[in-house]
Amino acid sequence: MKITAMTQSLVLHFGEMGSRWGLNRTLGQMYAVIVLTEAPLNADQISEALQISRSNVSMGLKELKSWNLIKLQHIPGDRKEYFSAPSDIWEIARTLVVERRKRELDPTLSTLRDALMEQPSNESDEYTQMRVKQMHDLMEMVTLWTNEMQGMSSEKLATLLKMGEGISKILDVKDKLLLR
Amino acid sequence: MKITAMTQSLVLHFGEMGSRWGLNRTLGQMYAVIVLTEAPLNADQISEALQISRSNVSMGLKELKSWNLIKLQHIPGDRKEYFSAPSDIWEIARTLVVERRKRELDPTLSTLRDALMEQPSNESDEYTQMRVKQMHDLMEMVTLWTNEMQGMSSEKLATLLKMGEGISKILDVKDKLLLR
DNA sequence: CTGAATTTTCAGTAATTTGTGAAAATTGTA
DNA sequence: TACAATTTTCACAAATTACTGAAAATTCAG
Repeated sequence: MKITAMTQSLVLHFGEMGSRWGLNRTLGQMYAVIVLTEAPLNADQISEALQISRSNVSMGLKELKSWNLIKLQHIPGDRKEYFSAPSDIWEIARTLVVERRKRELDPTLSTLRDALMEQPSNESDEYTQMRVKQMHDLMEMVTLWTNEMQGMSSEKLATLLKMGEGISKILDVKDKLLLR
Repeated sequence: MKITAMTQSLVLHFGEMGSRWGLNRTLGQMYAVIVLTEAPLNADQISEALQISRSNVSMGLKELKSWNLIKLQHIPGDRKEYFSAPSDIWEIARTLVVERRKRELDPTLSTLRDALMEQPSNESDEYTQMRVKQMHDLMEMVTLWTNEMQGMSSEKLATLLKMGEGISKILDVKDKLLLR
Protein backbone atom coordinates (compact mmCIF):
# COMPACT_ATOMS: atom_id res chain seq x y z
CA MET A 1 0.00 0.00 0.00
CA LYS A 2 1.21 3.45 -0.92
CA ILE A 3 0.75 6.29 1.53
CA THR A 4 0.54 9.97 0.67
CA ALA A 5 3.32 12.42 1.48
CA MET A 6 1.18 13.94 4.20
CA THR A 7 0.58 10.60 5.91
CA GLN A 8 4.19 9.69 5.42
CA SER A 9 5.48 12.69 7.32
CA LEU A 10 2.96 12.18 10.11
CA VAL A 11 3.90 8.52 10.35
CA LEU A 12 7.55 9.44 10.69
CA HIS A 13 6.76 11.92 13.42
CA PHE A 14 4.69 9.45 15.40
CA GLY A 15 7.52 6.99 15.02
CA GLU A 16 9.88 9.47 16.65
CA MET A 17 7.40 10.10 19.43
CA GLY A 18 6.58 6.44 19.89
CA SER A 19 9.39 5.83 22.33
CA ARG A 20 8.41 8.82 24.44
CA TRP A 21 4.94 7.37 24.70
CA GLY A 22 5.95 4.07 26.21
CA LEU A 23 5.62 2.34 22.86
CA ASN A 24 8.48 2.24 20.38
CA ARG A 25 9.19 3.59 16.94
CA THR A 26 7.50 0.84 14.96
CA LEU A 27 4.44 0.76 17.19
CA GLY A 28 4.06 4.51 16.87
CA GLN A 29 4.30 4.31 13.09
CA MET A 30 1.89 1.42 12.90
CA TYR A 31 -0.74 3.11 14.99
CA ALA A 32 -0.34 6.34 13.07
CA VAL A 33 -1.00 4.69 9.74
CA ILE A 34 -3.99 2.82 11.14
CA VAL A 35 -5.51 5.92 12.73
CA LEU A 36 -4.90 8.16 9.74
CA THR A 37 -6.23 5.78 7.11
CA GLU A 38 -9.96 5.53 6.68
CA ALA A 39 -10.10 1.97 5.42
CA PRO A 40 -9.18 -0.95 7.70
CA LEU A 41 -5.72 -2.31 6.90
CA ASN A 42 -4.32 -5.80 6.81
CA ALA A 43 -0.86 -6.80 7.96
CA ASP A 44 0.62 -6.92 4.47
CA GLN A 45 -0.53 -3.41 3.72
CA ILE A 46 1.02 -2.11 6.92
CA SER A 47 4.21 -3.99 6.21
CA GLU A 48 4.43 -2.45 2.76
CA ALA A 49 3.42 1.06 3.84
CA LEU A 50 6.05 1.21 6.57
CA GLN A 51 8.67 -0.93 4.85
CA ILE A 52 9.01 -3.29 7.77
CA SER A 53 8.94 -7.06 7.87
CA ARG A 54 5.72 -8.98 8.07
CA SER A 55 6.80 -10.58 11.32
CA ASN A 56 7.47 -7.20 12.86
CA VAL A 57 3.95 -6.16 11.95
CA SER A 58 2.61 -9.29 13.56
CA MET A 59 4.38 -8.51 16.80
CA GLY A 60 3.28 -4.90 16.66
CA LEU A 61 -0.35 -5.86 16.14
CA LYS A 62 -0.12 -8.19 19.11
CA GLU A 63 1.07 -5.29 21.22
CA LEU A 64 -1.59 -2.90 19.93
CA LYS A 65 -4.19 -5.54 20.75
CA SER A 66 -2.89 -5.74 24.30
CA TRP A 67 -3.39 -1.98 24.52
CA ASN A 68 -6.96 -2.34 23.21
CA LEU A 69 -6.15 0.29 20.64
CA ILE A 70 -7.27 -1.52 17.51
CA LYS A 71 -10.38 -3.24 16.31
CA LEU A 72 -10.23 -6.44 14.30
CA GLN A 73 -12.65 -6.87 11.43
CA HIS A 74 -13.16 -9.14 8.49
CA ILE A 75 -13.96 -8.21 4.94
CA PRO A 76 -16.41 -10.53 3.14
CA GLY A 77 -14.64 -12.85 0.73
CA ASP A 78 -11.22 -11.98 2.14
CA ARG A 79 -9.51 -14.30 4.53
CA LYS A 80 -7.09 -11.71 5.87
CA GLU A 81 -7.59 -9.88 9.13
CA TYR A 82 -8.18 -6.15 8.90
CA PHE A 83 -7.52 -3.61 11.61
CA SER A 84 -8.80 -0.13 12.29
CA ALA A 85 -8.77 2.39 15.12
CA PRO A 86 -11.92 3.63 16.87
CA SER A 87 -13.47 6.46 14.88
CA ASP A 88 -14.07 8.37 18.08
CA ILE A 89 -10.86 10.10 19.11
CA TRP A 90 -12.13 10.37 22.68
CA GLU A 91 -12.41 6.65 22.87
CA ILE A 92 -8.79 6.36 21.85
CA ALA A 93 -7.82 8.91 24.50
CA ARG A 94 -9.78 7.11 27.20
CA THR A 95 -8.14 3.83 26.30
CA LEU A 96 -4.68 5.35 26.27
CA VAL A 97 -5.19 6.90 29.70
CA VAL A 98 -6.41 3.72 31.31
CA GLU A 99 -3.79 1.52 29.69
CA ARG A 100 -0.98 3.86 30.65
CA ARG A 101 -2.32 3.94 34.18
CA LYS A 102 -2.27 0.16 34.30
CA ARG A 103 1.33 0.11 33.20
CA GLU A 104 2.68 3.21 34.92
CA LEU A 105 0.74 3.57 38.15
CA ASP A 106 -0.85 0.32 39.27
CA PRO A 107 2.37 -1.62 39.90
CA THR A 108 3.81 1.29 41.85
CA LEU A 109 0.67 1.75 43.89
CA SER A 110 0.95 -1.85 44.94
CA THR A 111 4.62 -1.50 45.89
CA LEU A 112 3.88 1.65 47.87
CA ARG A 113 1.14 -0.14 49.76
CA ASP A 114 3.56 -2.90 50.66
CA ALA A 115 6.07 -0.39 51.95
CA LEU A 116 3.41 1.22 54.13
CA MET A 117 2.68 -2.13 55.78
CA GLU A 118 6.25 -2.55 56.92
CA GLN A 119 7.37 -1.57 60.38
CA PRO A 120 9.82 1.37 60.18
CA SER A 121 13.09 0.40 61.82
CA ASN A 122 14.36 3.92 62.50
CA GLU A 123 13.65 7.62 61.89
CA SER A 124 15.02 7.40 58.40
CA ASP A 125 12.39 4.81 57.52
CA GLU A 126 9.77 6.97 59.16
CA TYR A 127 10.57 9.82 56.82
CA THR A 128 10.59 7.45 53.89
CA GLN A 129 7.17 6.10 54.81
CA MET A 130 5.83 9.62 55.12
CA ARG A 131 6.94 10.30 51.56
CA VAL A 132 5.57 6.98 50.40
CA LYS A 133 2.22 7.83 51.96
CA GLN A 134 2.09 11.14 50.10
CA MET A 135 2.88 9.47 46.80
CA HIS A 136 0.41 6.72 47.46
CA ASP A 137 -2.45 9.08 48.22
CA LEU A 138 -1.73 11.18 45.16
CA MET A 139 -1.59 8.20 42.85
CA GLU A 140 -4.77 6.80 44.33
CA MET A 141 -6.56 10.03 43.50
CA VAL A 142 -5.29 9.92 39.95
CA THR A 143 -6.58 6.38 39.72
CA LEU A 144 -10.01 7.50 40.92
CA TRP A 145 -10.06 10.13 38.20
CA THR A 146 -9.09 7.81 35.42
CA ASN A 147 -11.81 5.42 36.56
CA GLU A 148 -14.28 8.27 36.51
CA MET A 149 -13.11 9.10 33.02
CA GLN A 150 -13.87 5.60 31.80
CA GLY A 151 -17.52 6.03 32.64
CA MET A 152 -17.92 9.36 30.88
CA SER A 153 -19.35 9.74 27.40
CA SER A 154 -17.20 11.36 24.78
CA GLU A 155 -19.51 14.37 24.82
CA LYS A 156 -19.19 14.87 28.54
CA LEU A 157 -15.46 14.38 28.41
CA ALA A 158 -15.19 16.99 25.67
CA THR A 159 -17.25 19.42 27.71
CA LEU A 160 -15.13 18.88 30.78
CA LEU A 161 -11.89 19.24 28.93
CA LYS A 162 -13.11 22.33 27.13
CA MET A 163 -13.65 24.03 30.46
CA GLY A 164 -9.92 24.49 30.65
CA GLU A 165 -9.30 27.67 32.51
CA GLY A 166 -12.77 27.57 33.93
CA ILE A 167 -12.06 24.62 36.17
CA SER A 168 -10.55 26.70 38.91
CA LYS A 169 -13.60 28.94 39.04
CA ILE A 170 -15.97 26.01 39.18
CA LEU A 171 -14.09 24.77 42.17
CA ASP A 172 -14.57 28.07 43.95
CA VAL A 173 -18.24 28.12 43.08
CA LYS A 174 -18.68 24.61 44.35
CA ASP A 175 -17.08 25.53 47.66
CA LYS A 176 -19.19 28.61 48.08
CA LEU A 177 -22.58 27.58 46.81
CA LEU A 178 -22.90 23.88 47.13
CA LEU A 179 -20.98 22.73 50.13
CA ARG A 180 -21.80 25.50 52.56
CA MET B 1 26.00 6.11 51.94
CA LYS B 2 24.07 3.10 53.20
CA ILE B 3 20.36 2.89 52.52
CA THR B 4 17.83 0.93 54.55
CA ALA B 5 16.21 -2.24 53.27
CA MET B 6 12.94 -0.36 52.85
CA THR B 7 14.50 2.36 50.73
CA GLN B 8 16.48 -0.24 48.84
CA SER B 9 13.40 -2.13 47.71
CA LEU B 10 11.61 1.08 46.75
CA VAL B 11 14.65 2.25 44.80
CA LEU B 12 14.72 -1.00 42.88
CA HIS B 13 11.04 -0.69 42.07
CA PHE B 14 11.38 2.88 40.82
CA GLY B 15 14.29 1.71 38.75
CA GLU B 16 12.07 -0.87 37.07
CA MET B 17 9.40 1.76 36.50
CA GLY B 18 11.84 4.40 35.33
CA SER B 19 11.76 3.28 31.73
CA ARG B 20 7.97 3.27 31.64
CA TRP B 21 8.05 6.85 32.83
CA GLY B 22 10.13 8.22 30.00
CA LEU B 23 13.24 8.21 32.17
CA ASN B 24 15.42 5.14 32.48
CA ARG B 25 16.41 2.72 35.19
CA THR B 26 19.21 4.77 36.69
CA LEU B 27 17.27 8.01 36.61
CA GLY B 28 14.36 6.34 38.35
CA GLN B 29 16.62 4.96 41.04
CA MET B 30 18.39 8.26 41.51
CA TYR B 31 15.21 10.21 41.90
CA ALA B 32 13.78 7.64 44.27
CA VAL B 33 16.73 7.86 46.63
CA ILE B 34 16.66 11.66 46.52
CA VAL B 35 12.92 11.86 47.17
CA LEU B 36 12.91 9.25 49.90
CA THR B 37 15.88 10.59 51.83
CA GLU B 38 15.32 13.56 54.10
CA ALA B 39 18.81 15.04 53.92
CA PRO B 40 20.17 16.50 50.68
CA LEU B 41 22.61 14.17 48.96
CA ASN B 42 25.81 14.75 47.06
CA ALA B 43 26.89 12.88 43.96
CA ASP B 44 29.26 10.58 45.82
CA GLN B 45 26.57 9.50 48.22
CA ILE B 46 24.21 8.70 45.37
CA SER B 47 26.95 6.85 43.53
CA GLU B 48 27.65 4.73 46.60
CA ALA B 49 24.00 4.17 47.52
CA LEU B 50 23.10 2.91 44.03
CA GLN B 51 26.43 1.30 43.20
CA ILE B 52 26.82 3.19 39.97
CA SER B 53 29.76 5.16 38.65
CA ARG B 54 30.34 8.76 39.59
CA SER B 55 30.12 9.81 35.95
CA ASN B 56 26.78 8.10 35.57
CA VAL B 57 25.51 10.08 38.53
CA SER B 58 26.76 13.26 36.94
CA MET B 59 24.85 12.53 33.75
CA GLY B 60 21.77 11.57 35.71
CA LEU B 61 21.84 14.76 37.73
CA LYS B 62 22.14 16.75 34.54
CA GLU B 63 19.00 15.07 33.25
CA LEU B 64 17.09 15.56 36.51
CA LYS B 65 18.05 19.24 36.39
CA SER B 66 16.65 19.50 32.87
CA TRP B 67 13.39 18.09 34.27
CA ASN B 68 13.42 20.68 37.07
CA LEU B 69 12.95 17.84 39.51
CA ILE B 70 15.80 18.57 41.91
CA LYS B 71 17.00 21.51 43.94
CA LEU B 72 20.67 22.30 44.27
CA GLN B 73 21.93 23.48 47.62
CA HIS B 74 25.21 24.03 49.38
CA ILE B 75 26.19 23.02 52.85
CA PRO B 76 28.38 25.54 54.73
CA GLY B 77 32.00 24.48 54.84
CA ASP B 78 31.46 21.77 52.22
CA ARG B 79 32.44 22.38 48.66
CA LYS B 80 30.29 19.60 47.23
CA GLU B 81 26.93 20.17 45.64
CA TYR B 82 23.93 18.70 47.42
CA PHE B 83 20.60 17.84 45.87
CA SER B 84 17.11 17.35 47.21
CA ALA B 85 13.57 17.02 45.89
CA PRO B 86 10.79 19.49 46.67
CA SER B 87 9.21 18.65 50.01
CA ASP B 88 5.77 19.26 48.52
CA ILE B 89 4.72 16.19 46.59
CA TRP B 90 2.22 18.26 44.61
CA GLU B 91 5.00 20.43 43.36
CA ILE B 92 6.75 17.33 42.09
CA ALA B 93 3.55 16.17 40.39
CA ARG B 94 2.98 19.56 38.77
CA THR B 95 6.52 19.58 37.46
CA LEU B 96 6.26 16.05 36.13
CA VAL B 97 3.04 16.86 34.29
CA VAL B 98 4.37 19.97 32.63
CA GLU B 99 7.70 18.42 31.70
CA ARG B 100 6.08 15.36 30.24
CA ARG B 101 3.75 17.58 28.28
CA LYS B 102 6.71 19.47 26.88
CA ARG B 103 8.31 16.24 25.75
CA GLU B 104 5.28 14.21 24.76
CA LEU B 105 2.72 16.66 23.45
CA ASP B 106 4.29 19.94 22.35
CA PRO B 107 6.34 18.56 19.47
CA THR B 108 3.35 16.62 18.17
CA LEU B 109 1.05 19.59 18.47
CA SER B 110 3.43 21.53 16.27
CA THR B 111 3.60 18.74 13.69
CA LEU B 112 -0.16 18.44 13.62
CA ARG B 113 -0.50 22.17 13.04
CA ASP B 114 1.87 21.92 10.11
CA ALA B 115 -0.16 19.10 8.61
CA LEU B 116 -3.33 21.16 8.91
CA MET B 117 -1.77 23.99 6.91
CA GLU B 118 -1.07 21.73 3.96
CA GLN B 119 -3.42 21.51 1.02
CA PRO B 120 -5.02 18.05 0.85
CA SER B 121 -4.23 16.49 -2.51
CA ASN B 122 -7.08 13.95 -2.53
CA GLU B 123 -9.88 12.46 -0.41
CA SER B 124 -7.45 10.30 1.44
CA ASP B 125 -5.62 13.38 2.66
CA GLU B 126 -8.93 14.96 3.56
CA TYR B 127 -9.72 12.10 5.89
CA THR B 128 -6.24 12.26 7.34
CA GLN B 129 -6.59 15.98 8.01
CA MET B 130 -9.92 15.39 9.70
CA ARG B 131 -8.24 12.94 12.06
CA VAL B 132 -5.33 15.31 12.57
CA LYS B 133 -7.75 18.07 13.47
CA GLN B 134 -9.42 15.88 16.09
CA MET B 135 -6.09 14.96 17.65
CA HIS B 136 -4.91 18.54 17.54
CA ASP B 137 -7.98 19.88 19.31
CA LEU B 138 -7.81 17.23 21.98
CA MET B 139 -4.15 17.82 22.66
CA GLU B 140 -4.67 21.55 22.79
CA MET B 141 -7.28 21.08 25.49
CA VAL B 142 -4.94 18.91 27.49
CA THR B 143 -2.33 21.62 27.17
CA LEU B 144 -4.80 24.20 28.49
CA TRP B 145 -5.44 22.01 31.49
CA THR B 146 -1.82 21.44 32.33
CA ASN B 147 -1.27 25.20 32.12
CA GLU B 148 -4.17 25.73 34.46
CA MET B 149 -2.64 23.18 36.79
CA GLN B 150 0.60 25.11 36.94
CA GLY B 151 -1.15 28.09 38.42
CA MET B 152 -2.98 26.16 41.11
CA SER B 153 -1.79 25.93 44.68
CA SER B 154 -1.10 22.50 46.09
CA GLU B 155 -4.13 22.84 48.34
CA LYS B 156 -6.46 23.62 45.47
CA LEU B 157 -4.99 20.85 43.39
CA ALA B 158 -5.52 18.40 46.23
CA THR B 159 -9.12 19.53 46.62
CA LEU B 160 -9.78 19.16 42.92
CA LEU B 161 -8.19 15.77 42.71
CA LYS B 162 -10.02 14.58 45.81
CA MET B 163 -13.31 15.29 44.12
CA GLY B 164 -12.81 12.16 42.12
CA GLU B 165 -16.18 10.69 41.46
CA GLY B 166 -17.80 14.03 42.16
CA ILE B 167 -16.46 15.63 39.02
CA SER B 168 -19.20 14.33 36.84
CA LYS B 169 -21.86 15.71 39.14
CA ILE B 170 -20.23 19.11 39.32
CA LEU B 171 -20.35 19.24 35.57
CA ASP B 172 -24.08 18.59 35.61
CA VAL B 173 -24.62 21.21 38.27
CA LYS B 174 -22.61 23.72 36.30
CA ASP B 175 -24.73 23.11 33.23
CA LYS B 176 -27.98 23.42 35.11
CA LEU B 177 -27.35 26.21 37.56
CA LEU B 178 -24.62 28.38 36.25
CA LEU B 179 -24.79 28.49 32.51
CA ARG B 180 -28.51 28.83 32.04
C1' DC C 1 -10.25 -33.94 6.22
C1' DT C 2 -6.78 -31.65 3.23
C1' DG C 3 -3.95 -28.20 1.94
C1' DA C 4 -3.20 -23.52 0.69
C1' DA C 5 -3.44 -19.07 2.87
C1' DT C 6 -2.41 -16.56 6.71
C1' DT C 7 -0.57 -15.54 11.19
C1' DT C 8 2.63 -16.34 14.97
C1' DT C 9 6.82 -17.69 17.08
C1' DC C 10 11.60 -17.59 17.80
C1' DA C 11 16.68 -17.79 17.44
C1' DG C 12 20.03 -15.01 15.74
C1' DT C 13 21.53 -10.42 14.39
C1' DA C 14 21.30 -5.53 14.13
C1' DA C 15 20.48 -1.20 16.22
C1' DT C 16 20.01 1.60 20.07
C1' DT C 17 20.63 2.89 24.64
C1' DT C 18 23.10 2.95 28.86
C1' DG C 19 27.27 2.78 31.81
C1' DT C 20 32.28 3.28 32.66
C1' DG C 21 36.96 5.11 33.39
C1' DA C 22 40.10 8.42 32.10
C1' DA C 23 40.91 12.91 30.88
C1' DA C 24 39.41 17.65 30.53
C1' DA C 25 37.09 21.46 32.48
C1' DT C 26 35.50 24.09 36.20
C1' DT C 27 35.25 25.77 40.81
C1' DG C 28 36.62 28.02 44.90
C1' DT C 29 40.03 28.72 48.53
C1' DA C 30 44.39 29.88 50.27
C1' DT D 1 47.24 33.23 40.75
C1' DA D 2 47.97 28.39 41.85
C1' DC D 3 46.26 24.21 42.89
C1' DA D 4 43.49 20.73 44.93
C1' DA D 5 38.71 19.40 44.97
C1' DT D 6 34.92 18.58 42.35
C1' DT D 7 32.16 18.09 38.26
C1' DT D 8 31.60 17.22 33.37
C1' DT D 9 32.62 15.24 29.02
C1' DC D 10 33.43 11.65 25.90
C1' DA D 11 35.14 7.49 23.45
C1' DC D 12 34.50 2.97 24.07
C1' DA D 13 32.31 -1.23 26.15
C1' DA D 14 28.34 -3.51 27.98
C1' DA D 15 23.60 -4.28 28.14
C1' DT D 16 19.20 -3.97 26.36
C1' DT D 17 15.79 -3.70 22.92
C1' DA D 18 14.05 -4.15 18.25
C1' DC D 19 13.96 -6.49 13.67
C1' DT D 20 14.32 -10.24 10.43
C1' DG D 21 13.74 -14.58 7.88
C1' DA D 22 12.64 -19.17 8.34
C1' DA D 23 9.94 -22.47 10.35
C1' DA D 24 5.93 -23.75 13.01
C1' DA D 25 1.20 -23.16 14.05
C1' DT D 26 -3.34 -21.91 12.94
C1' DT D 27 -7.27 -21.01 10.11
C1' DC D 28 -10.74 -21.97 6.90
C1' DA D 29 -12.62 -23.01 2.07
C1' DG D 30 -13.55 -26.80 -0.62
